[in-house]
Amino acid sequence: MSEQTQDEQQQIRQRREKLQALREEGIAFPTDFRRNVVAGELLAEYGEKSPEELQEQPLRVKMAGRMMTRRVMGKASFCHIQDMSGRIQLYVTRDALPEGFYNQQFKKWDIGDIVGAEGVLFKTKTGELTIKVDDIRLLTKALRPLPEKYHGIADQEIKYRQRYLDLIMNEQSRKTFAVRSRTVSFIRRFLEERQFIEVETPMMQAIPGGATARPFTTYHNALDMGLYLRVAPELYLKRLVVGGFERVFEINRNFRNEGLSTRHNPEFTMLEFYQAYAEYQDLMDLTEEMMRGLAMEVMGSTVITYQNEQYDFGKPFQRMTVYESILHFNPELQAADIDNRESAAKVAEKLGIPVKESYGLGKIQIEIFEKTVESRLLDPTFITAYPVEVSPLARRNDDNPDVTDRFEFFVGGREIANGFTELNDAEDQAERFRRQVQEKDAGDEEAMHYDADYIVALEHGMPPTAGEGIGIDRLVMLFTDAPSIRDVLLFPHMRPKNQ
RNA sequence: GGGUCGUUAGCUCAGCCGGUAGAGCACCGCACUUUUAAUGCGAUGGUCGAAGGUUCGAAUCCUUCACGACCCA
Repeated sequence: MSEQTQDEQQQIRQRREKLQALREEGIAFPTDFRRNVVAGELLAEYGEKSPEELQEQPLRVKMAGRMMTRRVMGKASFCHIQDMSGRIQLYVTRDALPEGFYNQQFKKWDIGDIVGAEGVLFKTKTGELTIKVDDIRLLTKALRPLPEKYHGIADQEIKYRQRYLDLIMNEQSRKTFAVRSRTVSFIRRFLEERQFIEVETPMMQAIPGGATARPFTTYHNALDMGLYLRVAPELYLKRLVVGGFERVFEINRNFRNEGLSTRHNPEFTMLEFYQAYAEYQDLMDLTEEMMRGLAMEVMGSTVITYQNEQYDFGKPFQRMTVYESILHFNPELQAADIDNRESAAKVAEKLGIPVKESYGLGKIQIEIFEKTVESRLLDPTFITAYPVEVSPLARRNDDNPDVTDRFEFFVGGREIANGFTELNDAEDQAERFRRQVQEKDAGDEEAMHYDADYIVALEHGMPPTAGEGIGIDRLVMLFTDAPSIRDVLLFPHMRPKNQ
């Protein structure tokens, strides 16, 4: 960014000279301008009015925004200014402004400058709602030119690295982040209406827990100790359930030390919520209701389109177990093929999955599931009965001790949510942690630590509870038809530019 | 980590078989009081992502690197 071509320097230099002139006149960065309306309101309220109606009841307005286009035709000009709600056209004429202002000030302004204007609404002969300006001021001089007006930003990198340019230039991008805001806001309201309270738990943790993932590490100088950035808030939220907060949620960032991809950013936003005196089936029902309400709220319909495929959140969501789904999507397999470790390992190897010595039947089944089923779960679907082996925090099923009372929720072949009846048996939990530590010792960097403090909490008694996590970024991708997670993160993590 | 494609003016892009850099828009100047990518005329603007190599000669061919996009693991 520090390096500039001569031409850019020339354009910037010209603008700096104009700014210098403004400084000398003492009008460089005024702050006293107040608007009384935004573009979107005017367009909504007066966009359909006839020219005569506007003429009969002239409306004076004060607006401010960034000058996005400009067409100078001698003694009259048109320009569009853009504010957070939209764009409106200004009609600026020499004779409506103080003597000399049009030529000596207005015509020297540039696209990208922030202006404040006052005038009367009218319609041009092409029918566009426009402000006939009789007072206009430059509020902020822009020193750098905007991207090309017609093509906009084609370079993805600039979109992500200089998001403000993307937001200035790209309506679609502004909409995406508005949808994101409405999504989070809806979820918050949805949970609050159901007596959940929002909490914040530590981002920096001495023992990272709640998910199998590689954590980031950092260091606390005063305490002289290493800390981890959290991979999940789960264990803290459940401590709160022990404490009597029977319905809690947190919407906040998690950090996982993994690669970058169209589906992964090292920091991402998760909703986690916990409800005492509930089981995982209750949360599946709640999730259906939430997804349906959310689709109506942000899309105005239960049918959404993602990457040219339609998904209907209106119909009851499908439900099947991991085991059933493997057989369903692999019709050539018999139950016996995935019933025991030996034959399941053969199936996995045939699929090109490297089977490690340490893998039990459950882990092998999940590998087969991820390889052959996940991407084909297009319509909203709950998959249930995850093996204990891959579910260290979930309650064991009463009828089948090899699986847990857990579900994941898929749409468009992507995992959106993960929930389960919580393991509130402190002794079983301690055993599961020990198993994770063994795997960590065997070289699995994603395996969990033994969290003795959490075990003590459970030993005080946690009511029967169900909990769930929903990936906000992936959810927003779905609702904004975004192919990459970077499209729904204002400032996605990017490799630093080599300079 | 592997593969494919990309990186040329502020922006969007051309540039063939290797012969020394182009367009549109933006910017600058002139004209223009209802335009919509305004229009007309004129001018300015380049270390062709970086570093090596081949060659009389490289934006173009080769190698390595950086960054990005997509696909795969």
